[in-house]
Amino acid sequence: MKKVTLADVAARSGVSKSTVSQYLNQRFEYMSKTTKEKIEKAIAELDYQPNYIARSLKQKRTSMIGVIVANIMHYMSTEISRAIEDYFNQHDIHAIICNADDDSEKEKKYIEMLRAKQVDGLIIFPTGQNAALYKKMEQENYPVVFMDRYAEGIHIPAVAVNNAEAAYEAAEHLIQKGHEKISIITPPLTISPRIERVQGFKQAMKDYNLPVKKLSVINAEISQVQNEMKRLFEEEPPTGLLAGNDRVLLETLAFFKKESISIPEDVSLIVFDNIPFASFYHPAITSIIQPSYEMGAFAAKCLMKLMMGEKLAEEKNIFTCKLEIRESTAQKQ
Amino acid sequence: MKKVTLADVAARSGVSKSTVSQYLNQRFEYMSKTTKEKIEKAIAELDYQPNYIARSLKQKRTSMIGVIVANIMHYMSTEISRAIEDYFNQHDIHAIICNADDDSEKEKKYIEMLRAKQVDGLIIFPTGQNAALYKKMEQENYPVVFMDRYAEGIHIPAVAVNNAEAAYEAAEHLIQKGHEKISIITPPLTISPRIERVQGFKQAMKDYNLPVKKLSVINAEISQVQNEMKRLFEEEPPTGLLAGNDRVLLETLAFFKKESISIPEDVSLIVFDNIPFASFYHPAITSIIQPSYEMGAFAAKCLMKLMMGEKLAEEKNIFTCKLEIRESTAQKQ
DNA sequence: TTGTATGCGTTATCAC
DNA sequence: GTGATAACGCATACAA
Repeated sequence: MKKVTLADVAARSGVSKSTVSQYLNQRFEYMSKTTKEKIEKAIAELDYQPNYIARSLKQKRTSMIGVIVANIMHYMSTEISRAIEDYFNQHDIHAIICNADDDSEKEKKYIEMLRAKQVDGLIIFPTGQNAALYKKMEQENYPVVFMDRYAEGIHIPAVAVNNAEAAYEAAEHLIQKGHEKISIITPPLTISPRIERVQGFKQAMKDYNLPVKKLSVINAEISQVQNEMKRLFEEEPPTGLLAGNDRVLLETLAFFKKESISIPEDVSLIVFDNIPFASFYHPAITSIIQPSYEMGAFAAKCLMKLMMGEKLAEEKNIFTCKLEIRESTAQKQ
Repeated sequence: MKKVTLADVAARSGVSKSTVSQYLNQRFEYMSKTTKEKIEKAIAELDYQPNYIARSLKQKRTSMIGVIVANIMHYMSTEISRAIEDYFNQHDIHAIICNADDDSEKEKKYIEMLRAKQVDGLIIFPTGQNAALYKKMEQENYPVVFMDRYAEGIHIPAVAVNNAEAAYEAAEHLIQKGHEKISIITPPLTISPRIERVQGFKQAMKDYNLPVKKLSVINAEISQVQNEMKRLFEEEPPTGLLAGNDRVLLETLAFFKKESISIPEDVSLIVFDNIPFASFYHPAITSIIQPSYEMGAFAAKCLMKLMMGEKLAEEKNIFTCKLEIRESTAQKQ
């Protein structure tokens, strides 16, 4: 049960610790065949496993990076995380995923914990609420990449999408189908993508001379979405709806089911984010698709460069969304 | 940019390293108020952050555990992982989630990597293909809990569900609705839950004197599911269908959509696993619901006990599934 | 080609 | 109450 260490291997094979260490680090060049074999034999017999913790302490690298996801319940987060993991796996680097649960306190806790664990870099979906911490990392030149969102005044490289344009395009699509009463529903406007989406929506309405009423833009906690929708459909029933993300969509569908509202007969529906079942749904749901996997892979590559001490060319890296028109948006009757 | 260490704090506050260490470990009992304050001041001024790697090396504990998920694409995996994370978070232990992608080589690599990183314990959804490794951990008395599956001949505590009974109940439900031509579709029978589900299904058919034909049990890779379904519906169209898990369900729904097969008019459908959109789908899909969160929490608690050196009472801990009847199963016309 | 000595940043043991 | 000093398991500069 006692752990076998490099010293044990050295003793067993009759060489010094340094030689064994050389062996472990694949530096066989200046090592006699016989010593190499002796070491191999000892390792096999003892079933020796190197202790990465000790190595990390010495090398000042852990070969671990941290990913702090805003909310793991979003499908997009999962996709991005997978891309990041895939990339770093290829480089024998472990990605530790943490879920901040949209809570800036948790975010702070995780940033501090991961740094205490000496991770070599961080990819963060920032809540935006921890400016001082972000600033500190920026000043220390610690490798960080922001994902999906920016934080004002912080010069940390970010990967995001063209939210405003995408929302504009979605609204335009509804307008061109003859809809005039359109609403957008998002969670509270605490982070940049949501703000940009609402902006894009408003701009489209304005450009097409449609009024943006009070109930045209609804921002509510997920738990309140159904209540807000109830009010919306009682007071100003829209014929077109933009769901600001996947969780809003679930609430919307639940609400529609309860109230027997049909898509697209009663309402045309578009959702932000790619959701696995959107294309199988009855009807298939028109979606604004973000290139999540590519974004994750790109962010990973950026972080890797930072960790190698390189500078990045761009501070903001914007990917383009695609409006995938399916069956949930139809010509207004 | 240079890292500030405990030694720096000691120098700055004019006390010894040991005293600072005491402070960090909250052992103020035998410490004068003034030294305490001096240390506090120095830590604040230097913005000192302890290095957990160094601490771990000394303490031989990392306060990290590993979770090796069979396939993160299953919604159930996500739920279980969350439960595990939640539990360990409360104990200031970090859970590192790894995705074995149903690949025993990856599983092996992750087990070895996590142990090299000195994690204090492991929760594994075993592929079953690494018997030697499992055996070794068992013999070393290393804290491990299996999730969702067993491995024959390995005496490692496991948390799972009553798959056979649940499948039996599901089949029975269809039979009682008048269905006689029923099929079950699962991925290849490489792991215990799938085998048990098929067994339960066959048993129900037998008990009700219904024939189990060749096409009644289909086992296929996810990518082949649609092809196999095509054959099934051409040769022996069933009126009742059991989808073995969430990914099979997605393929099924895609196939149905393509072939304009309606649920429940043409086929009654039941799916294993709880899937977020199942209840919103048109029609809402009858599901065999596993208590994922409870299972994850329970496994976490078991692992914690093992890590504290306690013995576990039970080797197999079986949770009970619940058949939630919704709109996708109807009386046969 | 191999060995010795030292240090990474902590904690633990024991003096004082 | 506080401070030397020795570990923890490994890597590395330098000797031999």
